[in-house]
Amino acid sequence: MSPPQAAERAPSTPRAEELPSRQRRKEARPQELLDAALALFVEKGFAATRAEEVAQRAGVSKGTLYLYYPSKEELFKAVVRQNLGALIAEGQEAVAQYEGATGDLLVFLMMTWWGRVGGTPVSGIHKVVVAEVRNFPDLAQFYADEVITPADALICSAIQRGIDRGEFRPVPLHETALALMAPVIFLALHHHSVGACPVHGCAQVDPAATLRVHLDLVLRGLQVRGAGEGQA
Amino acid sequence: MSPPQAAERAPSTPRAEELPSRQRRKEARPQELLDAALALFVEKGFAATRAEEVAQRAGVSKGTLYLYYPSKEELFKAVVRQNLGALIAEGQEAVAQYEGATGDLLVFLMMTWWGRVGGTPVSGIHKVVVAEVRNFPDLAQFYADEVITPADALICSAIQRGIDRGEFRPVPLHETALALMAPVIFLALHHHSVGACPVHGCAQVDPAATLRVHLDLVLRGLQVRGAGEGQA
Amino acid sequence: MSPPQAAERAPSTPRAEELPSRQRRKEARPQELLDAALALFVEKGFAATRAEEVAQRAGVSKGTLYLYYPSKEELFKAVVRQNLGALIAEGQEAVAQYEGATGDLLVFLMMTWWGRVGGTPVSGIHKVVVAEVRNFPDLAQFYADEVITPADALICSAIQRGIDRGEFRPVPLHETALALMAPVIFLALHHHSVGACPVHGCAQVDPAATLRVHLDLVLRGLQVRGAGEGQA
Amino acid sequence: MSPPQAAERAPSTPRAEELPSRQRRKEARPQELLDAALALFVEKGFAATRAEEVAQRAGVSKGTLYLYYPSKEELFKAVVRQNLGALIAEGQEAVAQYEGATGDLLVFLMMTWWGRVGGTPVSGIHKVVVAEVRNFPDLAQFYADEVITPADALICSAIQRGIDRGEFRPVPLHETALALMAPVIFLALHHHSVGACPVHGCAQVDPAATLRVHLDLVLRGLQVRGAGEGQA
DNA sequence: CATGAATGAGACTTCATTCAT
DNA sequence: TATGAATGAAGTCTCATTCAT
Repeated sequence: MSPPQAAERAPSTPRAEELPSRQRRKEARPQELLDAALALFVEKGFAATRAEEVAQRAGVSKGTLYLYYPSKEELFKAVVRQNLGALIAEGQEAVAQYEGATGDLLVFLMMTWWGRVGGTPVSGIHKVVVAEVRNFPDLAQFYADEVITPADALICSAIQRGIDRGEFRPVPLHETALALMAPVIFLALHHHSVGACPVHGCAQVDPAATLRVHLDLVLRGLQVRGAGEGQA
Repeated sequence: MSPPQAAERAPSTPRAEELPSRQRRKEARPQELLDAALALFVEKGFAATRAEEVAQRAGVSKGTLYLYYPSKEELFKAVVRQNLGALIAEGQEAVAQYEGATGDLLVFLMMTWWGRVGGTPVSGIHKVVVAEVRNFPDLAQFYADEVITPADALICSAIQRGIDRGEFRPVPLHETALALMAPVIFLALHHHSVGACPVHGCAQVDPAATLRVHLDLVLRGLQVRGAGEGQA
Repeated sequence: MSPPQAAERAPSTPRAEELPSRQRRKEARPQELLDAALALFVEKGFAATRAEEVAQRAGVSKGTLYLYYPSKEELFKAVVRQNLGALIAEGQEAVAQYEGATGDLLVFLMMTWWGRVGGTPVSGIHKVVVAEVRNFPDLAQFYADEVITPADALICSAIQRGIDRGEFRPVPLHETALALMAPVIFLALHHHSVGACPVHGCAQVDPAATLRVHLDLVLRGLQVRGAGEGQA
Repeated sequence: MSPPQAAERAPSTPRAEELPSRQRRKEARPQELLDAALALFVEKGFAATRAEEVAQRAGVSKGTLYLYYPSKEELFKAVVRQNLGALIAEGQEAVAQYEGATGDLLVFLMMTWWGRVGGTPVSGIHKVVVAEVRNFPDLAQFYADEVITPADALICSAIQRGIDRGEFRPVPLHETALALMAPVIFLALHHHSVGACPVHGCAQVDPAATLRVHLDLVLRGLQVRGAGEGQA
């Protein structure tokens, strides 16, 4: 509306020193698009997220989105793949290098995960996967390979370490791993669904406190001297 | 709700003497539509399920669906109400009348839930709610009021009973309830998402075994004499 | 909701002396349906009026309406025909039998028409015809034959009477008739459209006052000694 | 609004040198859509006109229409605004600047209106408003504010001018304005309803002649020296 | 490369009409 | 004869995707 800015809208006069070079922006595009898509898919789900919204949030036009991803479905899969791939790697070396008590290792893993991922949009990817795997069957295998199997292996190896070192009583590995992980995943899902809605008269969930109580319970339950054998 | 009608639920076994007169059909319609809607919402999600699909699966035309439910959203709410409303009430009765050890009560509640709901489409409602609740704000309040709050109260009352009777050590109620329920919810979510897809090379989840191990762990952790050291 | 009235709803127990006999009701049906349809067509227009509403207002079911009129279009035409047919007849004998001054005759005709028809739903038929003739071409001829032509003849004959008796100066008959009638029709249309809406800050139209002023103006304009010849 | 663009209004005469580039077309779209909508709304009414028809007549697809107007109702309001908004303003100017006899001013206003609007689709808006305003309550207010009130003010001010200058006898302003305008509106309504249908044996209405006679009558009726007797 | 105007398939919803009871 | 449950064509509006600029 005022004359000066007319020049800014013109696409042919970028000043060299302050605008990110065209090359830089181009390289950053895919990541920006994936980030925008992740946020929106987590918030609204796949179907309710419009392609144009993703583009807007990434600061590009609708057409540009389709320059990088040939369809909304492919964009969705790219989002899932990218975020799931990065998810597991973080924890794996921690187990390999850990020196202390196994109980502490588990506490460290869970707490670190919650702090680094649980409260962030990245954990929302679980919600999206849970909601949509059945509509995108090839994601199932991917999720199994990239998340379930390595996470299971990670936790199982930690539990095995505890048993081997005489810290834990012998327990079925997979089921115990599941019992350990379930509340973590649950908290992430809750955080991005009901937990994100303004609800009156419903006790808010405190993730850190819940994790602490959960670990306290389960670690006591893993102790070798835990007398009384539970009920079958 | 009362035993006799169990037979009516099976949609494929009309007895010869009761030809489906207009009147009979009208009475059965809501249930047939809710069943069809539940199955489809759980399989594909709310947004991806077309109203016409629901009608077709219930054996009626698109228009008939709208004779019974004024919109897809209201249909969804009716599904939630119908399937979860009665559920909580049953559990509350069970807790009130139970006579034995509290640990056994918890085992009973969990196992009954899995048998009655966990393996059925009803538990898939959790998946749908997790996926779509942020797009239906009033559903969030409804779900909090009708499901989360009473379920939490139910479990908390059972834990309190254990503490009062000296069976459990004192623990924070809500967090413990969450730690108890999380794996149950998690199993249901898994069952209706990744668990429903054919996946190779990934250990299948055995719900009953997992629940058993989970309860064993947690109940040991609740025991009064598990004095131990807690976590760092 | 209270027991006694259950009997009233039952269609099989009419008490002979107070309910209209089935025969009576059957005979009254078409008129009841036409009245209901007229009211609704005038209020909401043809397209926005639902067949079921008409039936409800007439106290019958949807199916019954179709027993008497094979389609909504035919119902509409019947409404127009019935109400237009009766409309003109009323005025015609008034002219034939009138004895007094012609100016008074015109005043009498207009005022009587407004009192008897203008303020009632019947005048709304004009609105409906104006709105829909182009979608129901065969009504155009009907309207021309049943309303325009006889109404024009009626007014023209009155004007001619005035000229013949030396009360009015010679004027073109048809155009003068139109100039006389237009405000009457206009008031009826207004009454059933904008005049029926709650509008703030817009002077309400007073039909009687407007008619009085209109007649005063036009009758002065018709006077033989009205000196000065107006502008062409 | 300014003379040069008059040539652009003709939709069928693109000059060879201005090929319809994307940009040019975008600029012309709103006008093309409004013209198409006006024609169809007047012909068939608001409810009976399908959004897709409007788009087709404007030479675009269904979706494009919704790019410019968010709903059929908003499209209708835009049609009313565009076509009637400027109209009143013109009349107000004409009254303010007029120098001659008030009777001539009224003749000028009416004749100009008929020439500029009465015989064109624009005057059909009255028909649509009369037919549908009760179904769109906010449109009623809009129409009252934008059309009825200013038009009434316009005519009243002209009559007042005549009274002030001793040309007219004192008359009630609003009622006289209505009596003046009613035949004009009536002619427009007729022109777009019965007048648009092929009818046999019914005297055709000659708008110009009718207006001339109407004005002649009323202006005589307004003259100060027509002392006469009024009506009983 | 990037844009955003344009498209048209498809979703939800309404309602005139039919027909078994 | 009267009912009202059922149907399905049709309408409004959305949005993923394309393509001229």
